[in-house]
Amino acid sequence: MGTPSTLRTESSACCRIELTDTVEDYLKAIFAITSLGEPASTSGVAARLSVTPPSVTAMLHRMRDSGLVATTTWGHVLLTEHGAVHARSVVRRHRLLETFLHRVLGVSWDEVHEEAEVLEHHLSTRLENLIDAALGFPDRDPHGDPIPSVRGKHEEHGETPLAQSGPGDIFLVQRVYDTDSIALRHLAELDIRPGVSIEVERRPSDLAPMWVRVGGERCSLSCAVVNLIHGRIESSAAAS
Amino acid sequence: MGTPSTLRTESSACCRIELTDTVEDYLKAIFAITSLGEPASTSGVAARLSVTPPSVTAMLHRMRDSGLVATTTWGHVLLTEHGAVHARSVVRRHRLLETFLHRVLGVSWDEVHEEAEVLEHHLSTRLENLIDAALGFPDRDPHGDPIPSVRGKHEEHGETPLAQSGPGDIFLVQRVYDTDSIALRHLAELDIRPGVSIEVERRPSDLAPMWVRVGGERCSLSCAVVNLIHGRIESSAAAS
DNA sequence: AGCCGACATTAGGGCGGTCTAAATCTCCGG
DNA sequence: CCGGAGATTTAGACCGCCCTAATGTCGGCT
Repeated sequence: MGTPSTLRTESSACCRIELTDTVEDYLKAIFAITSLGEPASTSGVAARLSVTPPSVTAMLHRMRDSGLVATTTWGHVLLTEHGAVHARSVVRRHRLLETFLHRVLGVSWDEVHEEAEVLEHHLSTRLENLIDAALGFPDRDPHGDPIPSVRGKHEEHGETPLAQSGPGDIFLVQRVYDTDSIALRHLAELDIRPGVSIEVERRPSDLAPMWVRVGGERCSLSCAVVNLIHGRIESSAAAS
Repeated sequence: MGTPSTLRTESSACCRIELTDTVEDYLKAIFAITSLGEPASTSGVAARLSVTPPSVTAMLHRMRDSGLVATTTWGHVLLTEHGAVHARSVVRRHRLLETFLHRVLGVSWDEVHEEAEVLEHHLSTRLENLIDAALGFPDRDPHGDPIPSVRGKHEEHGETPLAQSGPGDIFLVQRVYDTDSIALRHLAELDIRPGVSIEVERRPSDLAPMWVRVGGERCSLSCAVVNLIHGRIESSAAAS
């Protein structure tokens, strides 16, 4: 911490700010929020990082001064290209680590995230590349999240949510958001993970859960869980 | 970093101080210095950590207040049992990581140290155990340094230095201190590593290097390099 | 015995990051 | 058009860790 890891080779040396763990966390948070299109608000970043808004304001100031972030409307920011490059780098390290820990050490699906969360800040470029190669240059992590390539374009959200499918649809799971560890453990027990197909029986409503069939088993999915699941509708039964 | 990694399970909860990365570094430094018998001096710790003596004084104060360290003579400290437990834990994580990175990822001998140096502070107990098991519970790292067990006694220095051997001796290398990355790379090229035997031709003097044979090749070793090599004299030729 | 050099400590300041409390700004609805 | 709710920012403080400069303390040497 104090000393920033000198093992990472940063191409652009033009920034005054240290790329501390904290800055990387802010970068990642803003990346996640803005990847849905909207600029990030102070309070949004604060909530995601569990800090108070004044802390965010102060940090955003420094990040703006060093060109990582640009303010748009009042209290809202977007990543600059420079900031986005670094943000993608953090996300790449995070997802490579998740894949590595899962495949090599057998860390379970729902535990992998919190481990990667702390290691991502301390992975040297050397280890990053070694891990990438050892895994055969994967393009998705265990949750199906796309792993940004070291250089080049990156598409964060391409899948359609499970909630958009209707009864009779065959839905191919491609991605399960790892924001909720408990839900993830639940889904692991149900064998719902990227690559499996599920058959929709009933859409979720405000009152009732969604019902699906997966691997012959019939099960219900709470709304919170359904929203984590994204993928592609393989065959649609609904003609309406 | 700010937030200390909550993933590590600390048995003794009786300490007021946070076990930050920095504290772990101090612990490790004091452990290394005092493992040779002598208490650690302020300036000694300062030199090892590349920090100024006043910083060490301040930190030692806090560490003493939280029972990690006890002051003996003027400006000298020893680890308490409590502190030693934590120190061994850090060393254990460091050496497990070195072994893991070397064996699994193929990180070279001389590079493994600096990688472990930063990761050691962020390895959860869960990953520590997983790595330990994946490696088959090793008891030495790639340099031959003993890996402290999770509980139980630990002997840090048992080997005799190469410098103590005389002409004609067959010396079994058991350990090569990893304090000097350049020397380590040099030794790797010479195929001198734990497990290999070398034959001593001439002792080092103030002026001349040591001469040894290893794998049929005859080579010279500078004094700085010789001091890193420790092991056991297999057969002694010197009757004097 | 006394002095001097080496070492340790105090004093005081800085930076990164966090917080609370108070002030300010924006935007929307009446 | 103005006021109030809600979000943002400023103000001020704290902690961890580092630094430099000045001061204290020890032991050895003359």
